Amino acid sequence: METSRSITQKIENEGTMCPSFQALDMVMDKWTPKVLFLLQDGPMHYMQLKRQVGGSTQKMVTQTLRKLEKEGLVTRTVYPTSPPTVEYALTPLGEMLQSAFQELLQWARIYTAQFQSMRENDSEANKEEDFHKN
Amino acid sequence: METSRSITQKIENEGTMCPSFQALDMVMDKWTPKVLFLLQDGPMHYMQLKRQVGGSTQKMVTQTLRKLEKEGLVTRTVYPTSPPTVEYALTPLGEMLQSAFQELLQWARIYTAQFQSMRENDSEANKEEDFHKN
DNA sequence: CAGGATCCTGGGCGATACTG
DNA sequence: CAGTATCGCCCAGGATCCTG
Repeated sequence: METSRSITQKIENEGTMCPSFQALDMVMDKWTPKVLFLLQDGPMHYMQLKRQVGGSTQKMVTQTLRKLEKEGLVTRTVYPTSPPTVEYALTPLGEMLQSAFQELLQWARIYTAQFQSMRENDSEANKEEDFHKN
Repeated sequence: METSRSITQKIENEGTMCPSFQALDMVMDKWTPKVLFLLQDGPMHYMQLKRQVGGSTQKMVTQTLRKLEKEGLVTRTVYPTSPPTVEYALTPLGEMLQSAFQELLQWARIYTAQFQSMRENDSEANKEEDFHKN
């Protein structure tokens, strides 16, 4: 280990040492997972995306898509039709990221299931509710 | 705002999307991945954690740990020694989450490698131009 | 050593209006 | 339809000081 270096402790090793976490931060914003998730089934128009992403605004959807495009994770294809049409699709790199997020999603389902069963165990343990299998 | 328009918003993956992404948002903050990553090799003291997480502050580390504890992803064990000692460790659920993040990390490494090779060898015929300056 | 309490700022994010 | 531009809120997150 290194000794105490400088008082200001400017962290330069973080920037150079862990580029993976940097890349991870790039992609950990609020809407990226949802956009990737929606695009996994194939290309989508902007409107479809905006509608199905749900709970977001036009600004955030566009911003997220632009960022993903710049990062090389989605492609943006403009069709010069009478009403402008833009299609977004995952790149191979984007598909890989989507797969990784899929793991997180899988965990989230398990986690949610755990806590739901925890909350409802004391009132009616054997309630005949619809247990959503996801 | 929920107007009459949003009723038509039928999300086919409704069951999977909403609660899962909520749980995902819970865990998508800045320092959670790094803390989980550090804890994967075994329990750690607060100080070790704070030091090795690098680039964060005491507040954020503590805050992240407290949140993870509340979510049932880490355990907090206090040893009543002469100087107080606190050990943090992953719960099984936390380990699962860590594994999921591992996938993201794996992707991040590939992603980083891609862009490094892109910069070294930018003779990419397929790419149009226009990479900066919009 | 572990972490609580505060103050403060940047920017993530939402809402609205306008364009081609 | 597919954005861009602008304003402003709000809070995640950083810095600093203090305690047991």
